[in-house]
Amino acid sequence: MSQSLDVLRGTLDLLILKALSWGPAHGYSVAEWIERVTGDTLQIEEGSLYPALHRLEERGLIEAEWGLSGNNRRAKYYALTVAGRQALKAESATWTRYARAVFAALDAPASLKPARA
Amino acid sequence: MSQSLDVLRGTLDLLILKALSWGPAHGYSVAEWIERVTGDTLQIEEGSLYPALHRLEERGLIEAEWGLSGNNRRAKYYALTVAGRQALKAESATWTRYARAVFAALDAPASLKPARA
DNA sequence: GGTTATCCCTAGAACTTCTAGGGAGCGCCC
DNA sequence: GGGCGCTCCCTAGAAGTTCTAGGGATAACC
Repeated sequence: MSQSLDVLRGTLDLLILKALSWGPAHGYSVAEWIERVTGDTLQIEEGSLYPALHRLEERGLIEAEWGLSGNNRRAKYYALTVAGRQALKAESATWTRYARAVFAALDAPASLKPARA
Repeated sequence: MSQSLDVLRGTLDLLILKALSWGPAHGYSVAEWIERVTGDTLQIEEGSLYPALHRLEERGLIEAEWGLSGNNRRAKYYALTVAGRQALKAESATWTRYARAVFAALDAPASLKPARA
């Protein structure tokens, strides 16, 4: 794993919420999921992942419960709260809007260039 | 103006480079351009803009020259260097790739959800 | 018994952006 | 000629996220 979300800060929380949208999952599997669905384009450091999970929990967007993973390991399962589901919806919309705005800027025609003035 | 790029960190440099891709422009007009082409979705604080310009200059991606604006004000005109033009191309490609990866994650079907294991 | 993979965690550095200021001059209007 | 708004530049410090670089423990496999 190496850095990659540095370029899109503030996106990790959103991706975590999305990963949990189908039901509880533990941190390690969330990271795996992100890497898998993005074709390894986005890679999550554990040093970024766990603090992010703790932040989300503290904000009341997810809830944790200790359990046992399929590999028979102690694992902390996180689940979306009601507020978390709302946040996913809201942040998803915000991100899409901002990302589209950046694309619009990158595709802007010369006719819209900054005023020479 | 209010915050908005907090959500897409690391994007400001890219947008500035893009703004200068048609020729020299001063800081204030770069910010105006970004807000205009994104339909006011992205708004740039001056406290973010000027440090970013100085960073880019220090990295050798842009060059500055004092001049006079169309409004007859003292203004610092920034121009892309050769390295800056390359950086624009590279960072633009990187951003596009990462943004597409996030969209892919947000659109991921349930069949790809994190392993319950 | 050693190795690999899974799973959790933290401290501190690095970096970008925002907040919250400050400053100066031009042009317009009364 | 005084005031006001807009243009244009800048900085210091706070806030926040991510990375680096560790540490730790156990299950499963050879």
